[in-house]
Amino acid sequence: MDKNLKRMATMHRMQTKGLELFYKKGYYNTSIDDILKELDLSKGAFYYHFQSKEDFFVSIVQNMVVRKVYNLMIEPIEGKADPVTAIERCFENALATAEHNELDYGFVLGNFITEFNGRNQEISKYLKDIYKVWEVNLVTTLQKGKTDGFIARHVDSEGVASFLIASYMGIRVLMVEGNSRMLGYNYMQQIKQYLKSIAETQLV
Amino acid sequence: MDKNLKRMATMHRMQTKGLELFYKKGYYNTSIDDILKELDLSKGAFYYHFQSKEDFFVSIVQNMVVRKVYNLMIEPIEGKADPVTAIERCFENALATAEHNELDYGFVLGNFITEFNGRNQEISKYLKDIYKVWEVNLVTTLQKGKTDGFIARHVDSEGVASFLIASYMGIRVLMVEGNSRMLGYNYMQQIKQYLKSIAETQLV
DNA sequence: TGGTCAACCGACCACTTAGTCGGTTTTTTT
DNA sequence: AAAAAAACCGACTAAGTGGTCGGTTGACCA
Repeated sequence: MDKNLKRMATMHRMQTKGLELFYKKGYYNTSIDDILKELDLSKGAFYYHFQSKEDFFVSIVQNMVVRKVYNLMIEPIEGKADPVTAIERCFENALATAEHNELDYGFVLGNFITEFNGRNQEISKYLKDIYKVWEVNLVTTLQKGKTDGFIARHVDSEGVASFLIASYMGIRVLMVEGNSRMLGYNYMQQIKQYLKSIAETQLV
Repeated sequence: MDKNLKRMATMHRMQTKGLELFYKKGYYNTSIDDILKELDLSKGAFYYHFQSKEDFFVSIVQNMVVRKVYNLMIEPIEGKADPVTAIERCFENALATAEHNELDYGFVLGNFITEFNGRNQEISKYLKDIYKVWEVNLVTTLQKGKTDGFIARHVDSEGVASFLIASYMGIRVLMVEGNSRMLGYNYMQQIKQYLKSIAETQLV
């Protein structure tokens, strides 16, 4: 326990800086040395803790990226009674976080999925798994929303879930370096309208 | 005119192969040599025609990427009387093309925007410009749709336009290597539902 | 005090990268 | 056919790249 403290601390420092730079510059465009330089650590330290650059990245995905997505996108919705309100609030909050971050490079998970799509099957799998967890959670919440009378019966929960995720990923791409404030606001208006159309009360 | 024929032919061969590989593997993960190897051309030939890798990529964006987006996403909608039907058909066709392409790496424009976001301002600008042309065209068509009685007056055309683009970009990311058939189908169902909600006939 | 070992160092290796340049081939012009 | 211009070749450079490895440090224990 106590013994592993230093080990964990260093690994965590590397992972944090690694995620920062991979997110900022992309995986293939970020070298191990880039990361180590900013931490005043050496190659030896890196390869003492991680087997390879890929192994390092996987560890980041499985620890930090998972947590980020979970905290920001899944937890705020999971099991909530009224899915419509929960999703609205969650997305609104997520976009606001992105807007207020002056250095925004897009949605972490979305960026990585794009970068590895068709280029690295193994890493793609880990990333897609996170997406799937998110999707399943959304579907479950939406289904529960049906039985609780918040969502119309005819709604295809899986369709709605992937549509929501896709639209969010897309808007986060466009929000970088644009007038993200306006884009985010407009996006939320449309999402609200869309969500209305799947809500129980507005059944045709 | 005639003089430039060989020049144009070689440049075009390079650009075509360049776009193919940049799209497949990403810009930073594709070397000039990768491209030249497949064309049986040399470094000399490349730097005779292009100033740098970046200059080369910009020329690809301004010629081929622009045209791709225009042909597939803008032209089929531009100026059409009924925007709702036009957008539906256009997106359906675009997704079908993606599905039937066994080697799909996502939406070309979306991938590049993601890769260069926050990494290369100049290139980002050229990519964003294409997005803007697309957006403006959508807005114009939607506005015309209002006066022609296809779109409800209260609709925010700009919001709808960026929402449509964002959702399309997002779903194209998810469709890679997944069960893209199902995803695409589900996506279209949701888009149709959403479009219904902005159509004139269904005004609340 | 001396030994042990996890944690870390940094020179080094084989390889790839974008870009250069003197020279050769091919095509066009005269 | 000769000269001129355009197109192309490929060895080379300098700066990285991921990864290795023999060696050092310093905390901890006996």
